Amino acid sequence: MLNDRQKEAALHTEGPLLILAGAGSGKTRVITNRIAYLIDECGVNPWNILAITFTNKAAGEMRQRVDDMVGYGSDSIWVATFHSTCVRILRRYIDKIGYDNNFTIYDTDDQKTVMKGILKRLQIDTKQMPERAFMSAISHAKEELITPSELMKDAMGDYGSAQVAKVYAEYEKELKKSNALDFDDLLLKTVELFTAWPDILESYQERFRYIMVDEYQDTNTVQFEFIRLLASKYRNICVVGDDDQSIYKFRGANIRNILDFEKVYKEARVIKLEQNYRSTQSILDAANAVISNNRGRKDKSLWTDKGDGERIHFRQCNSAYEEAEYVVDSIIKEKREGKYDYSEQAVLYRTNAQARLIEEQLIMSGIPYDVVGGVNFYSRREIKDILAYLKTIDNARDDVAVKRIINVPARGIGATTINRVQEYANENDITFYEALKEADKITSIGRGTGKLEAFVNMIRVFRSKQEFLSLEELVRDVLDTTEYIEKMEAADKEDTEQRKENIDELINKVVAYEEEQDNDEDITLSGFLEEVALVADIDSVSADSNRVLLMTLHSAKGLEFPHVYLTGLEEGLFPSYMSMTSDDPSDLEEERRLCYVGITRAMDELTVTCARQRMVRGETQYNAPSRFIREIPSELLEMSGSGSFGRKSLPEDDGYTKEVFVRKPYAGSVAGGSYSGMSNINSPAGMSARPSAASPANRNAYAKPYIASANKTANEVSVLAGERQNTGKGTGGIRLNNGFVRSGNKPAVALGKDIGAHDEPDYGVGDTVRHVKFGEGVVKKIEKAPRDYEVTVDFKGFGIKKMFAGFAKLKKI
DNA sequence: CGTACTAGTCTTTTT
DNA sequence: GACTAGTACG
Repeated sequence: MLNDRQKEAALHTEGPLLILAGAGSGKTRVITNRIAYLIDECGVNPWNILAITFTNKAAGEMRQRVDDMVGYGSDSIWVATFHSTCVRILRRYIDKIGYDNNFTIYDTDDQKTVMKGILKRLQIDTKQMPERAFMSAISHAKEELITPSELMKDAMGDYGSAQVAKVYAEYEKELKKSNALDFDDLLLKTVELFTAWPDILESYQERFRYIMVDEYQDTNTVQFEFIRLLASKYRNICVVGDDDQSIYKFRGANIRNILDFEKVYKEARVIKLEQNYRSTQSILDAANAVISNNRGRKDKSLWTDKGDGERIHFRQCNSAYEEAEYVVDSIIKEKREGKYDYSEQAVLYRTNAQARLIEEQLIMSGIPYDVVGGVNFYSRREIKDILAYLKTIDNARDDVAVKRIINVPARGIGATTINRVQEYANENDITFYEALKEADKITSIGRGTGKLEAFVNMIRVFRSKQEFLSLEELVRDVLDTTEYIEKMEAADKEDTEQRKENIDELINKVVAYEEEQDNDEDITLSGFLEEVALVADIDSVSADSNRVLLMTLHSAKGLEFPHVYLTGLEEGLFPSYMSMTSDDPSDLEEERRLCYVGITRAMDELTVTCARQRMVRGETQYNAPSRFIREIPSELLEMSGSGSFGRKSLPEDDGYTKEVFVRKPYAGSVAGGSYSGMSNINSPAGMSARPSAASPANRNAYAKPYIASANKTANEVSVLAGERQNTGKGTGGIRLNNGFVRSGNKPAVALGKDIGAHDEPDYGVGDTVRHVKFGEGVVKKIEKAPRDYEVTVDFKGFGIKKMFAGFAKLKKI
């Protein structure tokens, strides 16, 4: 059943329509109903409908629901992601703009390889400007439909920008030679194709008379343009989105696409869906309160008739380790009490790295879980190797693939030989593989020729076998012929087993792909490679196993769970340090939207946690609770009592969790002033960063989370929380530091690593030691901590400090 | 030519 | 802390 607003949206079929769909407002229901209505009531041919999403998962779900509802003819509706839609179009027509139709798709790694080669060739110093800077500049140019020559013009002689433009041009040339497209190209080349060949565009305009775009707030300029072109004839475009959930700016998403929709499509109808069917009122109130701190948004406010529900649980833990314990204990408790099953609980975090501690805790407790994302399956070495074979078989112009495997497994073709071949290829303006075929003509190689010929021959054989082998057989044949696994075993690395499992998994995926296709002609090597290139982490998540899900907030968009744990809500982590120090205040607003997304994933219960201390990239950070927590009205929050989950109670009463909220609220401006409210919070970070460290250029210096430098190399800057106590003037620091500092170290059990990673200190209780910063002091106590020793020292003039021996580098005198 | 080690970097988020 | 790219060695 649809509510009035939803109905209105579903029934508006002609002309542009913007559906502003708040989180959990049933937008998928609206879209599917709309499609059903178009087909069943308006007599629209399913063939004329296009529905675009961002992930395969979303596309799959939409397809499923449309199938359920429409029945006959639903499979001729085109439901796909932006990228796969473009690939399908390009596979058919890209030859019109000078590529082969069997082009390869380059992922980020491949791009990087190409980029490296170019920078080396152009002798650009990557210390000045690293390759990723070029890559992101080029990517953004492509997103904005800017060509290399336009970029050069825009540079107006500026050296750096001109350099980028030059590299961009080279990069384009290189990809074209390799008959490869990167992710951005998929969109860009389609738009180019449409622009260059109006008749092709028109055929698609005729086909897609009714267009729907989901998550419209995440579209970037090329995507906008792609849709605009397709829709410009019939103007039956329906976009669904929520400006408050725009979280992909870093990838070029332009929130103006949704905010200005009515300006571009003047006759557009706008419908707001504000009734939420997912969450309790408390959760919505919290979400509304947080997001209301953003400017530049379409005003809306979610409501529900579901009732208030429980308050939001909040817990400030002493360390990230305890945070993980707390969350996992709660998961166990919920399960034990029969409240929520594992699959009904999800742990969300800002950065992938945060998953590790939670994971370890789950392992120790024997709880089934899945981590979404992290290191992509397809970017593992053995997988990339095998895929490179397949790519080479499929498109030997793919230089990156050919070069990847020419000597993997090792067959005695070294760097010198490869360079010679490349030089030959450059001189004759042919691809690397073509040069290999002419190995006998490359005079400089000498004895290596035979090996190169053998390689080319091997590829040829694979290619001819491909005619009569299934994909699975082909992969197995590649493995057998190259003795890939045997050579890997011979090298006897500790991770051989894992890699073998990964290879098996790849074969499973090949088989699954073959089974997926309706008829055998659809099974192609390019098809498989393409599918592999366009998967997102979230795509493989299935709901049917009873496991706790761990994922980033970004991955969580579009999902819902009865109990959501929002972890790591700390200044410097979430909002991220980058966004806090950015010159552009909208970066912080994006973080806030991300927080909004996180809160609105929860259906019934929401637990929000933060830690006073955590390890980030080998450094111990002391972060204040996130401003986002303070933006939630305190009456919606429930502080959980300390140690309420039994076995690990805190060494000291956690009374100041509450203090966070009796302090004056966050008083600063988002735009970059100080936020003095912060400094009252009970954490060393809140006690303000060292004024001396505040460079005048950085007006946000006070906003920086204090990072205790545990960096082993820069040991003159010291290390510990102890240092913090002295520069701060509040009362919190000492307490925080008072004995219950637990580092983010992994528990040895979980990873099977040796506990005694650090040597025992060469000093003992009573000895006098020297610290780089505090000078001389007397050792009072030495305690064993996970993987280190915690040493208590009484320094002259600085008082008693606790520190980790491994970091503090105390010298006995 | 292949390897073992070291130094440096890092992503915050991903189709 | 973890990973990777680069270099020194055999």
